[in-house]
Amino acid sequence: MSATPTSTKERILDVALELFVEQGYDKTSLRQIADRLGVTKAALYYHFERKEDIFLELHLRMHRLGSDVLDELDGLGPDEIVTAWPHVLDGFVDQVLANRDLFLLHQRNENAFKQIVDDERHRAENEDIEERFRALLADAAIPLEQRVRMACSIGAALLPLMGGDVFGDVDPGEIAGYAREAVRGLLGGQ
Amino acid sequence: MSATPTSTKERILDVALELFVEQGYDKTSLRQIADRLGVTKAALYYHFERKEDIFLELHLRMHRLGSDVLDELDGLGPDEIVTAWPHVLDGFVDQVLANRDLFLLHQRNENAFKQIVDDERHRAENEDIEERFRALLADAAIPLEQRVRMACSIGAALLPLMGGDVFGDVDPGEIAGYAREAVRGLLGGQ
DNA sequence: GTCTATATTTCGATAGAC
DNA sequence: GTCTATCGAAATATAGAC
Repeated sequence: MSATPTSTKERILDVALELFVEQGYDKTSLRQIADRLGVTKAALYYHFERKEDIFLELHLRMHRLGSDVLDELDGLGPDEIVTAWPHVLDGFVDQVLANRDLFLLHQRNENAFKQIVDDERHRAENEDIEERFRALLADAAIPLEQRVRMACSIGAALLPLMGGDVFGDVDPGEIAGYAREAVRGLLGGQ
Repeated sequence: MSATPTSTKERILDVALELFVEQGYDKTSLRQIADRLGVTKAALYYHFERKEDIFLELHLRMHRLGSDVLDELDGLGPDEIVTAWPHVLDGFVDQVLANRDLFLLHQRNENAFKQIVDDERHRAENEDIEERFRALLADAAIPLEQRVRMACSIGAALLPLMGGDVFGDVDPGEIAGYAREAVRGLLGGQ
């Protein structure tokens, strides 16, 4: 096992993710990131033009996760979406489990993300996942009751997995199992 | 109907709440608050010693709401808590509906709140609601499955009501109605 | 209670040597 | 690719007049 030769750029992103989750994007200075990494502030500017770009790069990681989930629903009709939803949610739980820090980053920095998404560069190239989610929940072809249930199921799946050690020292996988059951109860009971 | 003679302190809090929800606590400067209110920055310092204190005061408003909910469970045994939970959740939905801006404030500024809660003054006097919630979900006397369901139900109730106009131009009360049903499905199906 | 003016600090970002 | 040094902007907070 050779030491993983992670690129500096990657290491910056990892440290930034840590700090953004701990303290928030706004309260984290480039100096803190550089210090924890053992370099100087100026070095960061060789890899990223702006502080915002570090944040944006992390956002794109999450963006890719969300796209995978939503692609499953591409081209489906209203009824088929409702039918496929439980399976989609199950995949969603998997992704939250496997990428908890990324989801924490988003949950704890909602405002910072909102401002980045409303920005020039980003909006131009790729439409945002939140936008696609919105479109899904705004689709009048699906009965409102079903759409609200879909939204509820996301919240139900997300909250218990985001709390850290709220339930004491329990295996996250066990929590996820119970959460899946709960979500099935929510979606199953017509 | 006479114009409500709201005190300046109260008006500062209202304007601050607006801006903190729109832009986030960190990205909102005292200058912006003062401008929207039609006074100068220095005037704010007559009413609040620090910027943080404005935020703290808004946090306490929410704190009181949460305490009302949790007080219902005071002194109950594990089984009784589980039994009472659906009713608690129903009251919770009512409060979210009636105080959406306060809940939005918290949702969009999680990091800022975390730092304030970890602070001297605040921790000393009154234990935080989040702490009481944590204690509830960590209570080993309640089966883990039930506790996860409780957490899920909070997420399920919260998410659809926080999205703004995600569902199009629909009455929030109608959304809340469907959300209550969904939560019942989640909690009812053993 | 609100103002003008200013002190103080911190941060993002750049220039240029190595 | 990383460093030292510094600029310029913006923010919190204070002092003191009215």
